[in-house]
Amino acid sequence: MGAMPTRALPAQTRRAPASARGARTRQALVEAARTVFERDGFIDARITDISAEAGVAAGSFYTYFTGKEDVLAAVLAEVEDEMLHPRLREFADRDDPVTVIETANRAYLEAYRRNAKLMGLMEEVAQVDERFRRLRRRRMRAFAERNAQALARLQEQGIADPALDPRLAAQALSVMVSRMAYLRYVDGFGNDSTDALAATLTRLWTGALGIRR
Amino acid sequence: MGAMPTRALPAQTRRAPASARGARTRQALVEAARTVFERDGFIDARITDISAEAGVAAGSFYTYFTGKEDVLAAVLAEVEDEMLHPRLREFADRDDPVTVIETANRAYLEAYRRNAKLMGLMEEVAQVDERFRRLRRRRMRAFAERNAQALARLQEQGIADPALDPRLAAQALSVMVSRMAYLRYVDGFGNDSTDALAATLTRLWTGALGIRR
Amino acid sequence: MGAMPTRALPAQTRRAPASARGARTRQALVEAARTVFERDGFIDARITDISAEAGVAAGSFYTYFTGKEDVLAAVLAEVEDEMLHPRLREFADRDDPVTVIETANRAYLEAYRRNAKLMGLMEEVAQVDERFRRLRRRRMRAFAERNAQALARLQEQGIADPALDPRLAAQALSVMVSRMAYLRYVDGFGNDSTDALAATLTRLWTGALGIRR
Amino acid sequence: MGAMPTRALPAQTRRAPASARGARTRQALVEAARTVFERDGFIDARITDISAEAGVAAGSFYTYFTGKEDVLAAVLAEVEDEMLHPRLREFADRDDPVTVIETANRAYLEAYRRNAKLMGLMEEVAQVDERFRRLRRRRMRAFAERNAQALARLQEQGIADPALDPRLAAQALSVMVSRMAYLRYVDGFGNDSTDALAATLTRLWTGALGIRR
DNA sequence: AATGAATGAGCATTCATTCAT
DNA sequence: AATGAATGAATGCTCATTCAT
Repeated sequence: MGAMPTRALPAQTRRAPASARGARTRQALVEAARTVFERDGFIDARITDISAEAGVAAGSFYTYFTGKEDVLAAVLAEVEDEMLHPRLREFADRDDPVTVIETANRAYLEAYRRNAKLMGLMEEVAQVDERFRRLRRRRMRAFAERNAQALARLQEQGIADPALDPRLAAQALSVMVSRMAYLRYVDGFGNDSTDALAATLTRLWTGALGIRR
Repeated sequence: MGAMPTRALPAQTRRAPASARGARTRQALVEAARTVFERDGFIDARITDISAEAGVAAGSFYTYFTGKEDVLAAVLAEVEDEMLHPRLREFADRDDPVTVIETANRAYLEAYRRNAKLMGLMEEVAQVDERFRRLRRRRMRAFAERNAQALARLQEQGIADPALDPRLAAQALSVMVSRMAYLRYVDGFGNDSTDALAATLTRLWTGALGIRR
Repeated sequence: MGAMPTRALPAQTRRAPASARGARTRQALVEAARTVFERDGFIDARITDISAEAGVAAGSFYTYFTGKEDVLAAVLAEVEDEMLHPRLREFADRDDPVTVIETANRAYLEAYRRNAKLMGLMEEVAQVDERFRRLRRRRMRAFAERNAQALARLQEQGIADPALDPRLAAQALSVMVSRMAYLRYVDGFGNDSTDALAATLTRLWTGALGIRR
Repeated sequence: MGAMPTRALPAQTRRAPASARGARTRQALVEAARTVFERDGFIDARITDISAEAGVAAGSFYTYFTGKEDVLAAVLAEVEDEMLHPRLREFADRDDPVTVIETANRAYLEAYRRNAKLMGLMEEVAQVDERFRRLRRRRMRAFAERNAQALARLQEQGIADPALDPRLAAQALSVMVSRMAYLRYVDGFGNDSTDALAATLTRLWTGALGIRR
């Protein structure tokens, strides 16, 4: 399966640093930006705070980035592999579908929890910037299509409810998991354990798909 | 069913207008605020735009409201009944659970679609203001508890999967519907018809709950 | 003859103040702007200096003007009547054309000298801002046309050289006077007296037009 | 007639390049500067644009020049012969003064037209930098003195109006031509042909000087 | 109650110039 | 000689909020 092929944001950006020193400065800025974003959120983060946190002059920021959105894109690019949607792995006929689903859901919840700050940041910025909204849509579409294929396969095998629209069903169930993760780990809603969440969500998935246990 | 029990936001607010003229001005401001919020979003809306839209002087705004959040609370209070979560009505033993669920989901999707601007506003503002985030949590909890009770009853009757945590399951399924509605009607994701959405979501609900058809 | 009909600059501007207090503040800003512009020139003038000179808060500037160009337009509007190009008054057949020309030239030189700072400002800003360049062209055209008519009349009367293109000739002679005034009073070129300048320029005009003395 | 006696600007400048490579880089910068100045004007031209246009690193600029004024001086030095004022050539008693004047005016207008960008640059920069203002004054003085001598000679010969102050008259008439050229070719005022301009200006010159045709 | 003028904090961004490699 | 990264000063403009009429 490997890493998700999400391309970089089509963000206008500066050219890559030509020297090692430049690469170091750029990196320092990306790390500082992550710190500041996680601490203050996207809207309240000031460019000067990022520069200060990175220990460079205010103007140096613009040597590498065109603005806040641009660094954010760089920050997100760095953690792209962890920014998952719940995704079923390919499974062979002999695999137990319930286990596959459970594994995917649990992995997703745990990744979300680990990167909660960043995931919240994504939601915040998607609310505010069309470019990131587009990115979110693109990612979701990619995941939904993948899961739709897995679901279609289960239907062909007579394992899943054939009456379901595989695309819509896959999307809805993905969204259920990701939104629950958001509410639990970002919004602070409820205090259920990741285990409890994973168990319930998996049971809902399998039931929803009509998979017999 | 009756009115939703969500109390008004504990927003600091000015006293109610004493005169009829004052009442009219206040009302004009609330309506203007809704117009401006729906047009520009919460963050980009400026108090002066609201005053201008209402046809009053800038300063008059503060006679009635303490700030942007305060008017927004007033706007939301006016349309409170339209701000729904998917909710199962009480149902008697003779009712068909599938029909009850389908009706609730369809009604919710349609209400969401009708009030898409406002629902998007809620999401935007929840992202930005803790007080509205709290409001959102409170509402969700109320709905989830209601639906949890309905679900528990279905379990008692042997209709729904007894292995499910009724509270978590109710929350997850509600969240699935409301997030799908947000993506479809606010974010512009996909182009599925409300019928298709309602059908798929209902099928997922019933399957997830283990209700036999 | 009366005031020149030069319309206001098509500059985007704020609405006029509604109260007497507002009118006073606006006026203070216009006067402060003139002071600052004459002292520092257009490019080096800072909005905050103008606000400070007027004794108002920085932000108040924007209650009345949209920017530096906008105040400058207001400053220039106030002194519009003094901002002349050399212009022949209407004259009857019995008037001595030489005297008419001499009077116009002298008046122009004196007005230019009096408003030298402002005239220099005009040249500076025309160099920098297309809107003012347009204004300068428009004014010049208006003056040239007027003088061209006077010249054509002299030609009809057999007083002026009939071989001259009245429009081009009028423009060239006007330009000669105004540029000499600029060099003398703004640029500091030479140290000839206004009398000497007026005498020479008039002699050149009359000779150029072929008027017999 | 020979080269114009205007010395180079007393601009502070770096030493001449020692190596052939250095000479090439310097030359590339001068040419790039001319390109950028003609394209963007003096004020809007950025040093980094000049370096980029020359294909060298930003810092290399300072190996050869101290700043923008300094390169500009180098650019102007390269085209010094083209930066003319209207100037009468020496003429013998047998020459027709009208022809001499006409030739000078036409040559000037054509040179101005050819170098309009550069002439406009000179005006722009004179508005902004005292050093170039001084240069402009010095040139004008040199030309006016030359023409004053020619005029005085015509007066001695009984050809030109003896009542004119030769210096002021020469200056005024030169200024008339050069300003008309500026307005026509830089500012875009009017659309008269160079022929028409030359004809009118010459007629005005000869009339102004009282030369019989 | 309404008016509308005044306040003033707050921050992004550019670009000439330097200087270590 | 050339490179190119780092510096950092400098200022325009918005808009929520107050308060004198």
